[in-house]
Amino acid sequence: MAREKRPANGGNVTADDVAAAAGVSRWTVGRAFRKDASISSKARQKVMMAAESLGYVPDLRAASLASDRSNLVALLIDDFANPHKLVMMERLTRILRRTGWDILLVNTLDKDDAGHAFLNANQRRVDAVILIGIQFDDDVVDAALHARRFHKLIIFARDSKNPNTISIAVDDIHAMKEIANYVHERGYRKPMFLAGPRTHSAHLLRKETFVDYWQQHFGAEPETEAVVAYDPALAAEIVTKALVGRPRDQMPDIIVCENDALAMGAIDVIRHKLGLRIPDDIAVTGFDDVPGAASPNYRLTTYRQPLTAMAEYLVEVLESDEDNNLDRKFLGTLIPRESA
Amino acid sequence: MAREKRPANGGNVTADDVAAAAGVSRWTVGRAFRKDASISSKARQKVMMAAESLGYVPDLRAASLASDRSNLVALLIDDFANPHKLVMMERLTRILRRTGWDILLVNTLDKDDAGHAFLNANQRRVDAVILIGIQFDDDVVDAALHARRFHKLIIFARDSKNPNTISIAVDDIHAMKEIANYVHERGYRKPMFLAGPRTHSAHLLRKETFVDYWQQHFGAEPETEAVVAYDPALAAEIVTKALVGRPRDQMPDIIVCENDALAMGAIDVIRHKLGLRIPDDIAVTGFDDVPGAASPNYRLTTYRQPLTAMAEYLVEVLESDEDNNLDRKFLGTLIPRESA
DNA sequence: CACAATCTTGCACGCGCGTGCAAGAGTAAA
DNA sequence: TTTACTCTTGCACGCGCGTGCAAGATTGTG
Repeated sequence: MAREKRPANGGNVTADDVAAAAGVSRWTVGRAFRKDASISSKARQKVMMAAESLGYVPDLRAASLASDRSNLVALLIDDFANPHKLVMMERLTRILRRTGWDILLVNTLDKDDAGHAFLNANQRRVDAVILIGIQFDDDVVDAALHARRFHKLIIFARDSKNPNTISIAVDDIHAMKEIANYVHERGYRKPMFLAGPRTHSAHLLRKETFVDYWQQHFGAEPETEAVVAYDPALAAEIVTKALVGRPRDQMPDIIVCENDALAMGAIDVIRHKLGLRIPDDIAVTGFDDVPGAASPNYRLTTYRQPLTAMAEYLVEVLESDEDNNLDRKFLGTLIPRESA
Repeated sequence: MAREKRPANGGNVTADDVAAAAGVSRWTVGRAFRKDASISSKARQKVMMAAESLGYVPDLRAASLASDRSNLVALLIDDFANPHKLVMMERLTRILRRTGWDILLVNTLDKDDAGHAFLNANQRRVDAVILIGIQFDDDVVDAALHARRFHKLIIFARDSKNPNTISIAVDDIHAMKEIANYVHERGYRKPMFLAGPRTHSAHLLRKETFVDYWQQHFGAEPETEAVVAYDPALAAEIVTKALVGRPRDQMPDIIVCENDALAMGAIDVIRHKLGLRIPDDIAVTGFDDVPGAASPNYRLTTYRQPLTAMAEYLVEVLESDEDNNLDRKFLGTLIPRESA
């Protein structure tokens, strides 16, 4: 266990040092670290031992510079109020790491600053940009596509109509029909839909699907409300405004929420502001199955997205040479609990 | 608005191209993009206009390679169950970005894989590594420090006794004394402390402080329980196991929790499993003031860390040339609500 | 107007590694 | 053993930019 036998070139071990120690050329060292390379097993072994003892680690900056592939993706997020984002991050970071991709985390909460986010991604020469936010409107996406140096713009867990974009998402239409049927089967007749913010390029189809489907199959058009962000506190406000003081016979019997964050805000209000019981007086459904949806406090009937499968497909997309028709929809699972 | 007037060298605009277009040398282009550089304002203006029209963006990989500063930090996290992490991420990403630092997000949930996380950081030649996880024990930190190529190992929002580490955290001792006094003043006499996991190198002093302080000032030693992760669901289990079936007169009158995640799990159980009222039967305090702590459902009395100040100090640390005595403690704020 | 001090600009060299090709080593068939 | 392959290895060149220095341009002072 020799310690600190770094060469004299400034404390940084390079492939040259390893090559010298292993008695091969620098290029053979490089090959030893690439899994596709053609190299004899003895050579690789010699290299690896030398590398180990010198503490050599390939410099990905230089590799990227020389090869024009960075194995880096930028993850742009503008929604830190929804705990589901944490779940998505966990899944994405784990699966991308496992397949050799690193993640640059970029906060785009400041909407006017989205340009800087892409600039950032460009400067690091990421191979792809992944959007898991919500406020990316057309302007932003267009600007991104115009100025981009990266190869792919992926919208994760959200639908996108922009043809230059790759959308990996749950099938909202299928999901909402399933929820609508469930709601109707359980005997609810006066649903209110609580929606999140609207954008053009990256969209959830949940509200439209639910409203249209309900009307076509079960009669009247459901009442709807919208929240400007997926924030339980904001959802609570909207629900309060909509329901406080309303006569009992005009109350909805269920609130169908675009996601769990909104649903949890709604439940809090129904219980603590309106003093009503869930689901007896008003039922609630969500979407995402966040941790916490299962807590005894919420017992939320919700819909789980297959995040692992989606993330794995994302890797496929990253590694694909195709350029179009990469969009994909996944089927999730309805999780019935006691809230509806 | 000329479109796509990229030069013929492969679609990539370099400083050379801009130099040619602006009628200056490549180095002047470089200077125009560095704020400390000495350059005439006319030259900078010429360069900037040329850069704009060509769509030039400096390549940070090359810059990093040449300068040996990457302006990149790795953010290692192994706790995705606690929504407070989302708040920390938001604050860190925003403030670091504003000061020119990019963030490599690394998931170290798989504990045996922490080595890979550092390898990762090394390969990208990050300038510093920031830990916001919890399970980093001595072995991991030591391994990191041994193999490291980065300059600084920062433990954020957590205390560290390792001298090779920089800890930026709230003053747990001060905080817990404040909480203990508050709890006592409000008339509670039989506190139970609900703690999170223990590690050696990165530690919270909350349990020790509370227990010792309570015993010294107010008499008996408080009962304690521990949870293996900051996960509300796990906290709920532990509290259930500890309290279900216990005679009423042996119940604690308050549960002081190491953080909000645990506190929220406790509240859920107290209300829905034990059927007791909060705070009348059992009160609860938390720590962090996560979004959701203020919801009508929890109304959690808690303690807010000054995350913005901490993140801003983190930037100072990153830009400092000092090597030691960079640790710093911050004072937070007790947020009294209705849960205690 | 001359000279020095200051500001601004240009350049050789190197950062560490990948690409594509050509030479060398090893192996199988004749 | 020879010939024709295949496998393995070495190398010139370039990726895009920063560092440190020296030459040139500019300004101020007497």
